[in-house]
Amino acid sequence: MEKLSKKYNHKQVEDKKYDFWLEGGYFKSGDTSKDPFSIVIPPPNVTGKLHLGHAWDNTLQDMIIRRKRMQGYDALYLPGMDHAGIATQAKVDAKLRDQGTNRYEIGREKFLEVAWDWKTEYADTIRKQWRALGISVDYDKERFTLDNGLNDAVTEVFVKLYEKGLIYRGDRIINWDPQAQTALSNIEVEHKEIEGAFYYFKYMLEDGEDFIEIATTRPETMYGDTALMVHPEDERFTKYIGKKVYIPGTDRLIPVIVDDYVDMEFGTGAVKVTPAHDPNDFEVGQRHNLEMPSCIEDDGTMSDYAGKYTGMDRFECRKACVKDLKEIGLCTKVETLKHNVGHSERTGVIVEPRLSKQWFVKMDHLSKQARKDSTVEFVPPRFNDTFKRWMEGTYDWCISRQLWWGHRIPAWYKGDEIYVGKTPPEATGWKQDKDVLDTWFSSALWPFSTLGWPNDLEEVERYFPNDVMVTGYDIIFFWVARMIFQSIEFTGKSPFKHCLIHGLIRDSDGRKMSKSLGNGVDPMDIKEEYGIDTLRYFLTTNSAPGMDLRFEIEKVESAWNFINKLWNISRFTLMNLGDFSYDDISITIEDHPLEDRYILAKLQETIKNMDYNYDKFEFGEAARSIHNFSWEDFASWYVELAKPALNSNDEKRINQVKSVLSTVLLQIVKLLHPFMPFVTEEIFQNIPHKAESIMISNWPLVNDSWDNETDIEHFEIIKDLIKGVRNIRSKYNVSYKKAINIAIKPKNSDIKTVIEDNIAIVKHFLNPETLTINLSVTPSDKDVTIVQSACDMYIPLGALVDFEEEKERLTEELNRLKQEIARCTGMLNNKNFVDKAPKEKVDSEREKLKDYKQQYANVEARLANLD
RNA sequence: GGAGGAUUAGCUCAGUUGGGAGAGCACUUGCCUUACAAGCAAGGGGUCACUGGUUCGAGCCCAGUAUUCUCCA
Repeated sequence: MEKLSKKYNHKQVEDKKYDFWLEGGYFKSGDTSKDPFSIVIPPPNVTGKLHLGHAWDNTLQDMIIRRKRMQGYDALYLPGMDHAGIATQAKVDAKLRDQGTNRYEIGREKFLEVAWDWKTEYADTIRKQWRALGISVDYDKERFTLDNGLNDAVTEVFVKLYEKGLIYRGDRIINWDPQAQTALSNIEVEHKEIEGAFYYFKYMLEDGEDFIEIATTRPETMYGDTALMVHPEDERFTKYIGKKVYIPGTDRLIPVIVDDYVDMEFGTGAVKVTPAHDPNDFEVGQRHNLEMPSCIEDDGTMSDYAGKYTGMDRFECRKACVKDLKEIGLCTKVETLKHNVGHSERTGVIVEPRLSKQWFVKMDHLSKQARKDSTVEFVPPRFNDTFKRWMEGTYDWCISRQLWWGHRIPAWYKGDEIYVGKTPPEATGWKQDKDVLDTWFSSALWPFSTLGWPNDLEEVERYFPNDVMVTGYDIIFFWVARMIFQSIEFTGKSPFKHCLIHGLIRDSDGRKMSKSLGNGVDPMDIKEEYGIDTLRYFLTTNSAPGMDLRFEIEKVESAWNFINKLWNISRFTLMNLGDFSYDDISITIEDHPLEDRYILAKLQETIKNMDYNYDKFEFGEAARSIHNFSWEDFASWYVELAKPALNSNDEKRINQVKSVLSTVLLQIVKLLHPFMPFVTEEIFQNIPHKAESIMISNWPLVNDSWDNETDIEHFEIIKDLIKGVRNIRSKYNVSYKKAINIAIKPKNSDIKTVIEDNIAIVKHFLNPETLTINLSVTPSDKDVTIVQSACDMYIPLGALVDFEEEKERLTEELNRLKQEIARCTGMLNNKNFVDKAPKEKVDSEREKLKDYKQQYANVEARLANLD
């Protein structure tokens, strides 16, 4: 702050602070004399850099942890990263492709070396970004989902679940991503509506000219058909049951079978059965003991079953066979159709349902247990229902992935034998499963595996369950739900007490930020231009929990404005403090004038309001409270009043003001520190303070002896009076510089005393030529009148006033008061209101009515004078 | 088809246990005021989507309708 630049310069302020904090060791956890409080970071993928969504997520975590640390907790904010199987492997594959090679060429071992190098490089990028964001993570505790300890946790969980029969290996229809060439779990499939078609085909009977017509959206799968199926009660087809039909264009015969599953009303009433490429057909195939040939290969090309189309891409084959069959009259009709088709959430390609041998987590027991035992409280609470409802309809979770980058499945095979264990079997001839586990399988263990589970339970006992998990609603199913059921199964506890859910960041048009749209915003660009405090304040104050956040540069600018304001009230304070130090601060509240008592009372109100909202994770509300206090109460009123005092010769008063200024400013920066750590540290270091860093200073506590409602009420009277006169000045274009005569007629002697005691404030803001305060002021006809609840005021403005205008103004005032009186009277005449509403409410309405009637009479009298 | 959001000032959004509708930006007017012109002071602007219900009293609670977004099938 040495240079005291008029405008806040984030580059000077933010520089070196993070190192200062690191050197101080303030991010470290482990002081066992304190109560623990823990948050684990949702591990970002090591595929690339962090985006605005991460910045939001991490800032929320950091805000929570910084406040708790200041409140005296042993705060652990545990950092870490996720190996992100498919995503990272895709990136590494692309890198190899650029180098003119591929993973098959270099082999698994070498591939993993390249992947680990990739991880090292990108972990570094991410750490730099954490640093830039200013998040106070304990780097000593950093974990990676593929590190040794987490590997042990994954193996432990796999083996235990296998032993309990909750993990099994089996042939099922899974979602196959032909581009990534791996299985996916059901929730990694996105259903999107696309333009497709219903294709009608004739399946000719083996004997004769008769045929059965079916409709399908996926003609290419007909080469995997092993039956046609009709409803047993569908009389149209009774005569065909048990007969055989040809797969169109081939000499392969399949039987006509019956099954209740067929919907007679849908399509032609007959359906083809492709057990290897459709989940429902697979079940039919099992019931009827059908063969289950795959007509599509891993890479999405047609298999030998497709005859002349073998080797052709599945969609090329679709076109080709439709064309060919149309020519020979076996494809009779094509109807366009909008329908939902599964796409890979990872690569975007259309997934192929495919019969495959994979590993699964059996979900019934785990989800039932999680629904019953979860104590996680979602914020906002509607997500409790989202979670529970999803847990009711779970499918078994396909956890094996045909990738190289990930946790190798701890299963070994020898012939038909399977061995599952933490270590390889000792005998020779066993071969380990080639596949790895779904990344989410390891992420699901994150809240406890990162703390040492299962090898070392000391920190698990201290920091688990975590206090808060902060994440977006988009991964409640992928991640949060899985953490909950795995935690409950393996630790007997829910993984965290609260789960704070935020939404997605959108661009200024409300569109999701995405690479393909190119509408993403790099948090580092915002940091460069406005500073990270600005970004943090913007991110944490512009939405309510669970809601999306629209990125608008105007909102970023307004965040910057606030920081600049904070900067300038600090400059003002500093310029006036001189060598005033922390030990010089002395406040004996009853000796201070009203403005001091007011600002200190408002400060207490603000602390209470902030704590209330912080604890509810309502950061926007908390911010509004401190924003208004800093800008309105402190900067616009108190600082203005401090000026005459500081310019006086009254040493005692000067010291009082310096004490109040430094006290209030110190509390303001503390209250704002979690939002904007850098600038608040800078200010803290420059104003009178005690702790070596604001990070480890004490969170403000309410001082009951300063918490005074009457002082606030009295100051409000003065404020209203000042605003009333300012309004008239503005209306009649009388500049502040021109002194005016003001006569004040207080409503009663108590109010008279309040005004008289604070006459200096009134004079400072109103620049009066003369100022009369008298219970029986008689205005002259030419005075402009201000009627307020506490007092009337009269200002002679002479020729400046257009009296027609003045009459109009007073008439409007009269009408307003008339309406108010009608409203109060209406309520008070309602017997039900008087009987049923709380007494305080009724009394206050009576009080208001009296007040309005008085004001009405006063305005009316003035109007009469003007006529 | 099922579930859940959203609908409040020109724009973007808050709104706590039900008790006189708020902010930021934009707009109008006047000010270079010894912290800040990215500022200060004053001001205008709302049928809280619609229809019913509960209540002495509804932006808020309940039911339905419309529009829109998201998730699930």
